[in-house]
Amino acid sequence: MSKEYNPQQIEKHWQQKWEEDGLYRSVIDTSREKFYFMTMLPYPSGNLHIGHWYAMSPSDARARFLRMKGYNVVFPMGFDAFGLPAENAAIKRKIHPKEWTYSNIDNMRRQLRSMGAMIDWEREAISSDPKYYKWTQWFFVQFFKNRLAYKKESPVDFCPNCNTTLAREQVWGEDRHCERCNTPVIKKNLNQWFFKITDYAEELLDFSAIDWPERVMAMQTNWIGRSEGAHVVFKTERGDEMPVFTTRPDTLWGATFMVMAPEHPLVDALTTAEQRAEVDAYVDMAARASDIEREATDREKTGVFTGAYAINPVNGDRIPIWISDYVLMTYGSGAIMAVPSHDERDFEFALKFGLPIIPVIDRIDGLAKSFVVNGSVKDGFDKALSDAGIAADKDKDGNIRVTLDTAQIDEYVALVEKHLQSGFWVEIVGGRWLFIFEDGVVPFNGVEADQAILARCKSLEPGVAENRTLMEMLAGQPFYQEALFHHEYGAMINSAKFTGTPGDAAKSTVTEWLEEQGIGHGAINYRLRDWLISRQRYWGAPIPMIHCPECGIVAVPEEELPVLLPDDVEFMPTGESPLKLHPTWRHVTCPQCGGPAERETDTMDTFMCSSWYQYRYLSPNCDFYPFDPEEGAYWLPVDQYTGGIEHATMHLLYTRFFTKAMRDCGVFDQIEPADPEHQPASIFDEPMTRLYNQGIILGEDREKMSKSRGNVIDPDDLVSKYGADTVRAYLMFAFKWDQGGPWDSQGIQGPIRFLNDVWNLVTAPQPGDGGSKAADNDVRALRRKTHQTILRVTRDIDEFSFNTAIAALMELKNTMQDYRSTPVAHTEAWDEAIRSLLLMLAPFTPHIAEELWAFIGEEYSIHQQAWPAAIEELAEEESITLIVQVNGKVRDRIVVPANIGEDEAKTRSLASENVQKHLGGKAPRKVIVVPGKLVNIVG
RNA sequence: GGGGCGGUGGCGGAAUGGCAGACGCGGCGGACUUAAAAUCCGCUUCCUCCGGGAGUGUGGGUUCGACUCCCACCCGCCCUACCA
Repeated sequence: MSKEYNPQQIEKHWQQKWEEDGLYRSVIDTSREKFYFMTMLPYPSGNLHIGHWYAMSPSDARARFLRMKGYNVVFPMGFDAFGLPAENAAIKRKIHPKEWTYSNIDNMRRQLRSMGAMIDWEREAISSDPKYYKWTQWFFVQFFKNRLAYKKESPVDFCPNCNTTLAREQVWGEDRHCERCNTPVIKKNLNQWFFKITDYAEELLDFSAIDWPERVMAMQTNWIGRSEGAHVVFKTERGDEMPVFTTRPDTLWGATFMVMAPEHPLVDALTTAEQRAEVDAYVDMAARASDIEREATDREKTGVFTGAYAINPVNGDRIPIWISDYVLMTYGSGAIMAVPSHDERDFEFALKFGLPIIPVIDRIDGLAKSFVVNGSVKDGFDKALSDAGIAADKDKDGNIRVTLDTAQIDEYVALVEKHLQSGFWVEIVGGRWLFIFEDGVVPFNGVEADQAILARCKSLEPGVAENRTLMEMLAGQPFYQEALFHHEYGAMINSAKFTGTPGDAAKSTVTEWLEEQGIGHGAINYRLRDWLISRQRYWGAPIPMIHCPECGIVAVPEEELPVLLPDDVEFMPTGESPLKLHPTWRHVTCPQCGGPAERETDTMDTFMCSSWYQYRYLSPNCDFYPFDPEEGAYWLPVDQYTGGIEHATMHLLYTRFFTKAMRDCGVFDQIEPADPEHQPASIFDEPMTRLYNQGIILGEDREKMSKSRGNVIDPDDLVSKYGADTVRAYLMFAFKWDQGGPWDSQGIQGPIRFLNDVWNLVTAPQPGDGGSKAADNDVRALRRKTHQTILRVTRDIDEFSFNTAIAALMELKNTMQDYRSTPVAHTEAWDEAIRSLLLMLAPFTPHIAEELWAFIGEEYSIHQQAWPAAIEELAEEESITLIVQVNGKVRDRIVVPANIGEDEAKTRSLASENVQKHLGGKAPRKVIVVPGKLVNIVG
């Protein structure tokens, strides 16, 4: 062995040896408890970047730790090998996607090996292998047979320049442009394959069987977007049914118009001849507009009246039907009842287009306002107000601005009536809606009142002649701003017999009544859409379906799977799928009638491949089933999954759905749970029991790493410079794992020095005097530190706190360096410390640990040793520094035996000179003793 | 707008309600060296009249005692967004 620590040399050596010995081969062993540890598989882009290292090396450390703790751990790896970049490489550089992908995989395997992870390569799965995608296709067929896969026309992202549809992940940036040519994408209706993930919306909201981060569960919950409300059927005057979904059935009496999405199928039929030109122009405009234009929330509302009317089923009101792009065809029924008084978007729309806005829900805050125009009341009004205790002030023009409490309204009305000048009116808005005229008080309580009151106001005040609704008139007064609109759950008002229904009962009361009347029923709506599986792409798993002119859509028989991707294809610069252009591939005979038929040319979304890879890892060569049931019985489910948060609403949702769908298709029926006693019945409801998300490593400039910024850190460079162990140690030491942070090229010095120190500590001869006897105190102190460290490191790895675990090991090393030149270095305690240090280093820095383990003459391999056991008694402190506080401030520190009694601690603290000084001669009022920690004397 | 995460020295980060800043980087001083690197030793939150005082985004609260628990707010990052 050389004297210097040479990581390049020892790392290569041990990697080879481990591989030759099959050290990380994991096989079923029912005598041991299994642990399935999985980290998200990489896309074979060609290079392992620092983010992969950051994700994988701590996972590997924890997997190794569990292995040393006695678990039978499987830690597999694979490649998510289908996907667009391969195809782009083919178009740009004339390399076949297969060639590009597999040479990338070769390189990445080499890089993964350089990490020294405990990967069981015999379980490697590559999603673009026919032996893999045969089963991806098989799943598609199972889903099809179980009515979980269907084909329908749907609007998809489409690049008008490349003349092809784009997958969601191909649409880039804020402005939603095409990844390849930068053209903004548009929506286009195409016939596409979908999976019925929406059938599982409710079950996917239930996380009770899994221990996942709050954050991920929240994101999935929001993504699924469950809302409770009612399904209400409106009818057009012509008699068409126009169902709507609303979360606010209690506001039905305020529905003064309807709005349909421009793509709504009824638009054409409903549009009157008069409105035809305007409607057609608007529909065209909406179709051309990109999503980003349409969905910009801050954009002013646009819309067009169709000329048609619907009947509000609760009150028979005739209400106009409009179209506007703020209503989305993809959510609910694509049409809404608009309640402008209590929905912000409807409010904005109604104000702009002069549609009536009728309040039907009481304010919870009771806020009421009244703006009294200068000259509209007689002198003495302000005095009367202040006498009544009503808050009012005067603006610079002499107008009185009154803010009322609900309880004051009646009194206020009386005062106004008493003081009102002839030819004027005063209104109250918010808490109540009243217009006080000379001849009486008129409530603003419906569409008719709206127009009647407005007409009177116009006759009194020509300045409001332009206004189309009362609300428009009121909105012109800035003082009323926050009083006109609210969306709270207050009591119902202006709602016929339901007026007065309290807010907490309104929704359910109305819903029940709707059911009785047969015009609606309670309903739950989800934001989640079915999963679009189709990709008009070559480099993916072909969808195993056949279109027969006689039989319709027919699945490829299972025994004919896989449907192989043809190799001899030509890639068009437009990106159009080569499968469509292949001379022979798509022509087949129908498996049902034997007549001529055509293959589906769409391939599958790559998220499909990655939804079930945890099952394929179990037996990547299994040819009779997606996975060997025997392996499944032992290893499933995945006990720990690690990866990035960016997959929260995509991959992590898809794979949960997939497992549930597999269960319902009976895929797991073959499996006899290995241990029915200990495996819960729900093991096949969820794919991964526990999830942990690591953070992101930023560049040194604190920005996201990217080639264009030039701030990318290349792990290959680091490994050749410092060795894999150092890189692993640094990545685990420098950040909280779930937080991530900026790379610091100086910071890696810490782990470099640490590993060098460890190396020297073990290999260099101890300079200490072996002749004289070590002091018992020192020996006990070293053992104490050793066992304290074992306790800390064990707990820290358990909690994914890798940074503090390594800090603890550094402390142990520091302590050992202090004892190195003392006689302690020649004791059993020293050897124990060395062995413990190496064993605890093994998960983090597996190569140097193995090398030094061999150096001290221990048995190969360190990775097959048991995790060191801490002896609690040895870890206990003998003496402590007792903190003595006076009124919470530290006034003294006394070294005392750790087991000091309360009384003794109290006595010794009070004896302190400094304590007495700060007590200033007074007797303490109270003394708090925290055993083993501190004494707080309250003066 | 909604949801989530976070805010502690120059930096990364530690702290079962009990000494704030473990461990490390960087910096400063010293040793070794012709010199530099490496290495080793010491110091390193701020203010200070050297007694102490202040300090974990801000303001309150609970407590003998709060980075930690409660309330209100400010700032940053991430996700999501006309979802009826």
